[in-house]
Amino acid sequence: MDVSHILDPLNDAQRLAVAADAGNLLVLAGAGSGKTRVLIHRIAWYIETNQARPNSILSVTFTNKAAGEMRGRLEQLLGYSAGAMWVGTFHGISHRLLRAHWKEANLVQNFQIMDSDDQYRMIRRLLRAMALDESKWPPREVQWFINGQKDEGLRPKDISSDDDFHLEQMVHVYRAYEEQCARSGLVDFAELLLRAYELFRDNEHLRRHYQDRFRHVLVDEFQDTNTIQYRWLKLLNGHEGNMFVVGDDDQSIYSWRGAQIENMQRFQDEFRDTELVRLEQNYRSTATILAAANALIANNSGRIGKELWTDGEEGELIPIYTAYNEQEEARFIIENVMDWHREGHRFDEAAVLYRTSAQSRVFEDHLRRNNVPYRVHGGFRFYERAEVKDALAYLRLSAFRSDDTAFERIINTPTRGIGNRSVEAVRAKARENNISLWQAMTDILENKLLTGRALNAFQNFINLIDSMTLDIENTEELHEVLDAIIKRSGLIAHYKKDTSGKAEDRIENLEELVTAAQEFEAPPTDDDEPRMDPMSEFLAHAALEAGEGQADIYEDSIQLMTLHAAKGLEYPLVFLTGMEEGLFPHQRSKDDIRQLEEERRLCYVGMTRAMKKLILTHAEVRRLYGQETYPQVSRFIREIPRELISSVRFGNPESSSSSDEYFDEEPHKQGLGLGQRVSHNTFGQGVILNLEGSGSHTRVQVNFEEVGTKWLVAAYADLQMV
DNA sequence: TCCCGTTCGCACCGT
DNA sequence: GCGAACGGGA
Repeated sequence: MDVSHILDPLNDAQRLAVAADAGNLLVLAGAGSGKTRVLIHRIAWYIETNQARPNSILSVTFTNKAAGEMRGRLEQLLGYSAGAMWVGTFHGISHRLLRAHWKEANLVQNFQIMDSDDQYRMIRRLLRAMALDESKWPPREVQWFINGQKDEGLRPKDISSDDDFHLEQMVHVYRAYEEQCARSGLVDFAELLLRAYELFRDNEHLRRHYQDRFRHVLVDEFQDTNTIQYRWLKLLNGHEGNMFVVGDDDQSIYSWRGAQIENMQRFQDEFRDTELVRLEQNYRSTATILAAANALIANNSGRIGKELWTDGEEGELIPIYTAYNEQEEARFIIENVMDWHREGHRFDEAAVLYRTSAQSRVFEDHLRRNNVPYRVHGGFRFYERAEVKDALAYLRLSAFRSDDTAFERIINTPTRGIGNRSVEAVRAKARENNISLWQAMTDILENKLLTGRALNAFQNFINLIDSMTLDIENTEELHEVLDAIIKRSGLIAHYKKDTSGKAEDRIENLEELVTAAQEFEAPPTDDDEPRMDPMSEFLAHAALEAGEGQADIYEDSIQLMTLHAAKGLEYPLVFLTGMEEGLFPHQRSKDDIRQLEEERRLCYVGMTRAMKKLILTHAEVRRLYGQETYPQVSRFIREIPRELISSVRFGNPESSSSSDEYFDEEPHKQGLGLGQRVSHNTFGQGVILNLEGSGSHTRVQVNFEEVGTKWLVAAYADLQMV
């Protein structure tokens, strides 16, 4: 078979990876080096050289977007549908396995998936039921703990608390949480992975079966795998497997959600005869941008090591803009993008990146005022919206009475006279008898354990849900079921009352949900897999794929996003904003070398998003949490070789001054000295306690007689010697 | 039940 | 400085 169309478009390193002999291969793929292309061509290579049949291939990614892109590009290259192949996310594939083997995994057949919000609510309810003080046991922390343990593969029985009371309590809640999940037939995200792992670990027959079947396993973004994902892959690999994993240790930015950068090294140590291929040729950025990024990341320790290069153009120097404050920073960026637009470029070629999502507000304000179209990535997703989750909760409860999370959500939404007292009685009954909330409610009704009014309200609720169940049984199409349920639920009338101006949006979203159900196509399955009913398929889809954030993605607009959200994307013009100590690197990462190195990787990710032009900005004064701060320039700016940057200062953007000021270690004291008595227009008189920074960045700490100690930027404070 | 005033705490956010 | 989240009161 002629495979030239697979190998010809590749460079030497890519070809080496794609056409490598079977075995375990680690592809160290730098930013912009064509890693997705390598993955796709590897699969095509397997198939077209008859080394593998589509159904022996498993390709794993982290996001639905990446999985979708992979499938799409693969079908384009192959020229036919890749249906028999398993291409999906870790969670999606785990879910598929658990659906097929629910019995072996000790699940109920119609188990439902909880998203993070559902999980949070369940934990909060649990803490209240256990009468634990929420200020000592914040639900967020408990949730963090439970997910962290699951990511590490630990069940409550695996955790020894060693007389640590706090830990002991945590484990206690963890255990109660597990029981609650089992009782309600619910599975959270981390549980999908852990269960799938345990399924292979404890069931030799199934493990063998899948080891035999998936002879070729490919993994994308390997540096983001957590402990349990790694162990799952290892089980699946068996003894002789062919693993093709692609990753970049320099782009590992998710340790805070369990990713183990060490897995890159472990893979080489623990998987047999692992070969390493480096993809270092970059097809995205200018040589200048790459040189800056290489220099920055070289400050990290323990890297596997690589250096990006390009045979493309040198490119422009990297401007560093010193803004007076964050307002002025926004003004500068917008002016630049307007100029760029006037030169004939599109707005959506420009991206504004920031460390924390709160920073977007200032940019949004300025953009709106200047009537420049923009899009903020991230934020609330479709299936996470309250009204959408309400509607789905009706569907869930109508189908599965044991779903306590759905019950809690809608028992009094819209309000139907079932107040907290009545619900509390139901919760107590459920706890007492170890039954579902629905069952508890029915018991209370039958035994007339509450006042007539409450019982009446219960009866109406039961009638409502029962009628919805009839809808499900008697209606062919899922979207018609949803439509009927939404109408019957009274949610539309309920949200019409919303006075905050969101009423229209909410009702639109409910309508959109019906459309989503109509357009939903169930994912492909194998012949030997039991097919779920369409409703369960749709509910799983809603939980696993939360959908897009903003609807108007087609308008040509400036792209605003956090650095994390920018990973994997590229733009001709990129602004890296807020390059200040305390913001980036973030305050909470500054004192820990591991966290600091992750911040540096984040900066590296940001810089390597830029194709043609990269501009860094920082402010001398920044309002943070309502407080004026005088941050120092980010160390990451100092880590870029000075010959690669040009500096621009607010006030005179035309005259690019020397870049030396960022590197000047010798402080210009401007006549200010320790112990010097000074006077300030607003704060009055005081004594200098401290000096920091250099040149125009000099900051002084002054102990004022009237207002106490303050840090000021000498250049703006206009201090007079006394 | 709902409204509103107070308080709290405040990266990153896929699945 | 702001938004979510809670608690008290009508």
